[in-house]
Amino acid sequence: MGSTQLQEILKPTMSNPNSTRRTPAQNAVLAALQLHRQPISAQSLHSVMRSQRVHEAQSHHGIGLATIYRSLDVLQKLGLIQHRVTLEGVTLYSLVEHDHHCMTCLHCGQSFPLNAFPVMDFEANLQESSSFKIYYHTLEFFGLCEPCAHQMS
Amino acid sequence: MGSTQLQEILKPTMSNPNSTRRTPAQNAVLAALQLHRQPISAQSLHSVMRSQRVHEAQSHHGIGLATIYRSLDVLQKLGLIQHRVTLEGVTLYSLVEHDHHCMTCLHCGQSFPLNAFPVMDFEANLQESSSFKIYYHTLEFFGLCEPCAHQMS
DNA sequence: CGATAAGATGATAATGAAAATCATTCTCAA
DNA sequence: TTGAGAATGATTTTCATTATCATCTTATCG
Repeated sequence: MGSTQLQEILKPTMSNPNSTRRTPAQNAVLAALQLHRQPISAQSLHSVMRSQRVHEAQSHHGIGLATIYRSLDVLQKLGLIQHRVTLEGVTLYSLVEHDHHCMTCLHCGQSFPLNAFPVMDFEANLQESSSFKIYYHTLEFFGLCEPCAHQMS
Repeated sequence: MGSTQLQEILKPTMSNPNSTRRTPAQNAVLAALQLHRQPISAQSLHSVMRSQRVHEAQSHHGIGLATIYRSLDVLQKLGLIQHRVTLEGVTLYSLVEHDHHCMTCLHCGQSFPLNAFPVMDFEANLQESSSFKIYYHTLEFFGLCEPCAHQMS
């Protein structure tokens, strides 16, 4: 393929995870995620960053929601953050943490963290036996938590 | 169980996964999922069921989209079907199949099925050591497929 | 058998998270 | 400095999912 065509396929920096330079917004989002220390939605992150002024470098007006979505996308493709989707369809982002799984109740929607679960070994195996470049994985168990199970018996 | 009072306490059938009786719509949805043999979205299932007239019992007009969503919800809470959310935010449903995992490319969004992966043993352990009633789990690896990884190097 | 109440269904409108758009601002090489 | 390309913020648009509501089914009791 020609270089021009390649340029068209390889989107500009924002869409190109290979760019080593990260934008201020991306760094701010990453910092905010580090501070928060638990999975959070883009919208919540927006509120948090606005109130905490994490993005002060960017002068007066706070960071825009769209920029947060864009930054999360880039950071995810860089392998720095991971995601999970709640039963309500909201995507939660967090720093890549290996073997950090959870159980989610199909009735009340609550998620309960799980103790370490050795998927990493398999992931390493998988990494070798396939040409897939693995950044992270999600392991989630679905069912009923005790209160909900009891409630409907 | 089945006393009048208990019936009042327990939510109506549609909301009560414990009701042994399933509605025609729920059975139709289950049958359609069996036929399709691969994860499918509610909307696609709607098209398929309308064209295939799987739901003929319900006279002239085909099954409604809302009913499909409702049925999927009930079947999921019954532990009969499982779900997974694509990167585009579309929920895919399929019959509960144990240890049926996949790798998803963060760049092109394609999902590649994985060979069996022994999570079941852990699930059994977990089931015993906790009061959580586990119906199914999802294990998904995220990263870059070979073409995408190569394309952006 | 009706009568009746409760639940299920289908069509449609409403919701809301995420993506697209676009005008403006920033970056940085020339 | 300057200008092209990239990033950003405000806003609009999209679209999967949910809520609403009138109608249709089903079950139970007289």
